[in-house]
Amino acid sequence: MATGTERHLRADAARNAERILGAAREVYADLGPDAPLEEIARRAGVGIRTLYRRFPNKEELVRAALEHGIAEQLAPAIGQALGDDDPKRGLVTLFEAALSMADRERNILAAANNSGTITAEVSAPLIDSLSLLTRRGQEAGVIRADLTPEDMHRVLGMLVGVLWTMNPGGEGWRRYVALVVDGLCSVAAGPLPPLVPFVEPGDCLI
Amino acid sequence: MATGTERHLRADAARNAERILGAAREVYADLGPDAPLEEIARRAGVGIRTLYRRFPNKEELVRAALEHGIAEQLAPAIGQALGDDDPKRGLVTLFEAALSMADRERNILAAANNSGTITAEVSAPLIDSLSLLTRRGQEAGVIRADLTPEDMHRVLGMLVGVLWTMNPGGEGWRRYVALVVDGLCSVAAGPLPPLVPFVEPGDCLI
DNA sequence: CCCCAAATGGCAGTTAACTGCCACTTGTGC
DNA sequence: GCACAAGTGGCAGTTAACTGCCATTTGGGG
Repeated sequence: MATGTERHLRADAARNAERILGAAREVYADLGPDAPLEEIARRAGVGIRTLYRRFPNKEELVRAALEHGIAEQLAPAIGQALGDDDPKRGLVTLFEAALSMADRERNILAAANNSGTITAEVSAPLIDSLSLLTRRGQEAGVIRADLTPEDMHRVLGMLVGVLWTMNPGGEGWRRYVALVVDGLCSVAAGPLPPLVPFVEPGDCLI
Repeated sequence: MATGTERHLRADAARNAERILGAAREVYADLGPDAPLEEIARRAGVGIRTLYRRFPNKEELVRAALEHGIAEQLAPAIGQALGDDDPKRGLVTLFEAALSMADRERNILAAANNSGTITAEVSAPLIDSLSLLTRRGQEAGVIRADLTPEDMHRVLGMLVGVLWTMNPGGEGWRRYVALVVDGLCSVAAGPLPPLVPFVEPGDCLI
């Protein structure tokens, strides 16, 4: 939930939002990524109209559902990664935790239009830790100095995309985490082409 | 078009299929990724039913439309890449041509459910060249020996995914091509985790 | 050049993502 | 403990992706 954005949601409304998120995770796990929103509303015990009032569209619901159960799932890995005295190993830990989680929640991810992009936008703590680990790695000289948090953000999104080429529950993605991290650690390589910022929310399309 | 699959399409039917593909590219370019299929049928001068008879669903249409105009757009770059005596530079050329093309056709790509995955499946010549360049690079010792064509295929898909975090028409993706290629070239790095095969068409979901 | 299989397109129907409208209920601040 | 704003849910309507049915047209092999 982007609770920060909404001011004072009435208690019952907040409870309903919680229920909807729980139902969403349940329904997507049970019925796959094409599960109808009506079913989610039904299981949450609310009307479809309430679901739409709380979450403007499917993509936002999915984003919220991800953020909902996932932040906690990731918390231990974040702790472990930040506690590691080898920054590169910490980075790999964090990427792997994120990918593993994304694979477990792949139905929810697949339900959004643009799974790769969405994942990257989810979970500020994840992104923050990623940034911190990157800075540490750079100070230790094991990560390329020209990488920014935004780069890591995008790299995570790219890695999530590779999940769609694999069966669920496997660990094939580890290979690509390793491959990409080796790129991130190529401190001797020449300078990278320029960084351009993320697309702004209102931009793009048409 | 997966012309190889269909046996003897009647002349007029084949002509219509061509028209539909042309109309699709036009319509997606004009109206964005949410353009209705009916509009495509209209511009092609066929009934919606005919469109669906030729292409079982939106995703197949999109895949075909991509393959349609794109193979030629890529042909020159493929030639240049294969002709380059520096295999790494050839590889970068090819990736960049593919990404540049994907960015130009981003509306069509975005119209499919799973743009990252689909791109990787499109255009056998592209994948073949990628494989060839990889082998050459490996023989020259500049590309990691443990990479397979399937890996390159997935890497391409990952790179396409990064487009969704950028405004169209930019060249920000060059940065990530360079970054990933540096990973591909980390010949001194430790061995990668195991490769697992692509998901089979019938697999996954639910 | 004729006949039949192949191809077509209109229409009605289904499902899902939304939206607006509106009467009804229910927290909560005063 | 009341009044009013906040929240709710049903219903009807829209748009788009499909599917089945079927009467009609047409290409091309014999």
